[in-house]
Amino acid sequence: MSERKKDFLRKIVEEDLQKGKYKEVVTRFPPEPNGYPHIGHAKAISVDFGIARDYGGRCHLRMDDTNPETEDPKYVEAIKDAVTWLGFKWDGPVRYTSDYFQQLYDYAVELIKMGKAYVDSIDEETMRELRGTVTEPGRRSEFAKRSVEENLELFERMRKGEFAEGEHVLRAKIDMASPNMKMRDPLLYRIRRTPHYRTGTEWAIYPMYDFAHCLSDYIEGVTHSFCTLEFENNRELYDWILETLKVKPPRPYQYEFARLNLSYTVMSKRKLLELVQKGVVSGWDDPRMPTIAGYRRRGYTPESILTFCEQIGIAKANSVVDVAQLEFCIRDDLNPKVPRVMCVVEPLKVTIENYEGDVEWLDAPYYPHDVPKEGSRKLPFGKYIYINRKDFEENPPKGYHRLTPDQPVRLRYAYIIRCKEVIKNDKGEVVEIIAEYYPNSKSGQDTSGIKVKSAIHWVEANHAKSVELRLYDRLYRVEQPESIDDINPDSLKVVKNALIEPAVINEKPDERYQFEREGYFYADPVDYTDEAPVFNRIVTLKDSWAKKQQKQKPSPKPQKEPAKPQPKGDELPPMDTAQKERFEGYKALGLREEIAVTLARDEALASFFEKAREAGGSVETVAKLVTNEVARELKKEAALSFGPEQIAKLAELLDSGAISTRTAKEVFEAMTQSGEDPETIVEQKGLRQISDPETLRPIIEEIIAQNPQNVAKYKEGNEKLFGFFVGQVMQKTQGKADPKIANRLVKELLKA
RNA sequence: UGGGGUGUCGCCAAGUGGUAAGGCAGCAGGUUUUGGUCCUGCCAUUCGGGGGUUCGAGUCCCUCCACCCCAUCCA
Repeated sequence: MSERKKDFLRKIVEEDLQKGKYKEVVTRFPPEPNGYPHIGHAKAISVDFGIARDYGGRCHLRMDDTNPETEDPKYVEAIKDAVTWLGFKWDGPVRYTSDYFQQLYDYAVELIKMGKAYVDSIDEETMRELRGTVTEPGRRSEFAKRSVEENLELFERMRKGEFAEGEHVLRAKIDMASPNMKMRDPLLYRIRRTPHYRTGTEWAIYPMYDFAHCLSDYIEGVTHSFCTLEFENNRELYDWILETLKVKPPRPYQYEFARLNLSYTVMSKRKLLELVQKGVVSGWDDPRMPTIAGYRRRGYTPESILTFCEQIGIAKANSVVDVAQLEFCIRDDLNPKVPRVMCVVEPLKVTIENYEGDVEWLDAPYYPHDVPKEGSRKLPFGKYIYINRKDFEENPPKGYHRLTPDQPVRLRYAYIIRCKEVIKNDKGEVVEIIAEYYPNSKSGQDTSGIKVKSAIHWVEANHAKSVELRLYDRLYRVEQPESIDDINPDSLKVVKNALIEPAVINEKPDERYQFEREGYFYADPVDYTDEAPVFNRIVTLKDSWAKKQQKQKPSPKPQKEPAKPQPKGDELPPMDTAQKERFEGYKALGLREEIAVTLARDEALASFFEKAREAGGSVETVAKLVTNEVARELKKEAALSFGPEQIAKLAELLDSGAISTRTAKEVFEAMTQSGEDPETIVEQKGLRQISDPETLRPIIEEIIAQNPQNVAKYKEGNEKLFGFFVGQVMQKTQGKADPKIANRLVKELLKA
């Protein structure tokens, strides 16, 4: 397990393991085989498989195939491929919810026998009406009154296929008025006459997600069932089913985390499907698609996607991760791994006038000085070469480091050249450069003494191979694309005749390369042939020059909207008469307004306060304890383990100066746990306040002696450190130091 | 609107009453035969807003605001 800060799911797992709730952690990745997995699934895979791996547990791969209308074996293959490609191994065989249909059916029968499920026979529309809305309760269908026997018989006949689709459904009998819509007698089974891709026509009924999922988890011995946020409402049902069936423990629990969203990307199955169907992309594995197959074909490595998933973390806030983070991960992964070669994307011919004789073969390493890998190739150099069109400028902008009529440049691994003449066509476009090279400037043995601003890449004309380049860019032009209108029209540029050095084709040292100064490229696994090589651009290199150029131009930066003024929030809804009466009473008692309001508005709080007040302690202290501490406990569902008298006693302890406010919180905490009297807790734990400066002084001196840097920083004016020192004193005294005295002393001693 | 969630830097994200982690992006310098990499430095007096409790609050209390999810016989 790495040192990385643990996410909240791992904390839960760790705690459960520690408490002995489970002997071993079992998770599952449960996709429905109705579409191609995308990078959002990669995150889920990384969570499900990663957590199991980190805690020595197992992760199952389960096809959640309860809807015969949308599922297909080709998707199960795609899912298996994706998991395997990412480097994970599922425990045991691939599992299928459809394997549990019989067990699930038996559970349903059990529910019916318990009177907790019934066959409903109303039509869909009526059912919707009866369900009510989020604000209005629903009403139970008249069929809910059916006897257990009738339900059993009907359900059996449903299974046998004696009814048409929609004629009957099986529903749980829970609560039609539940504020959670998922609990309003949810469907458990529906009739479907479509053959299932695995069970064929064996079943005429199919379980719904909520019924099948929790039980499948249970059947498999899953301990932690991780899913995305939109299932939070379903958790209550998940628990209800397992609890109602009284399954033998241990049983699984569901936890939710936020799904992945990426900027400049769509993730929904529907929108992805639309891209494919409308031919916006070439298929599910189009390198611009956020599918695993797409990234894979683009040339992304599994490692890069996994580190990405680790980097973005696991939390519960809906968020959109910047696609730049993913791009960083692939660059970072490839940089130390892949060979550098030269490829000219937009060739511009250069004739080196003073170069005589045949082609010369130079030695060129495949890896730069900072990559500790061995390997090199022979690189032809001759009179005729090509450079990239963008590496020559007749009228260069300021800061341009490449070839110009007055600026020489180094040809990487070769010689320095100088421009002698620019040849143009009738349209005025540069078509060729006549140059001159310096024979004594050969790379590695340069004695010319010429200083150049940069080195550019090039290829020798007669040995270069023509290749096809597919330059991919973001599929969408807006950060949060909505529709197909947001497509980036330049997401793919095909360059038919780029020129590449021969070793890449002849030697094939790798399948991924860095084309120097151009980007990372991948030999397309589908279309590449020796006769017609095709490379996909995985990602560009970072380009600080281009960035600088762009900033020169007046970029119409989208103005950030000015912070919307928030209502002051100091106006509360009006109090009713009872509240008002209490409020006035409390104010008369001398309580400050804010506290009086809080107390007055909450009846439970108010009655607790009044009882405590009668039992003792100063009104003010009691009121503060009740508003700030008791309020928290009252919010919890569990009954209070302490009464008003104890709060009164706590207040007295505080009033008399026997304990500090900090200690009071600790005592209160102990009271909520044990329900003991505050005095008992104070005595048992020895929590009486230390107010004697002479007891505190040596402690503070020690702290000061132990933290010379912080003392220095404090003296330099870092006032925040003051809190640090007081904190140390409080910690060393287990919170018993009188903070006011500690403060005074710290200030005093720090000055010395 | 009833219920369930979430708000910490431009984007992610730690943080559980005691000096606001880290990554990406950005900025500035250095190294460099890739305008890449690498290195160094900078980048939240403040945690959605307002109050309160406390010696001390991103963390506790009250309250307001914003956003997401739930009314498929989908998962």
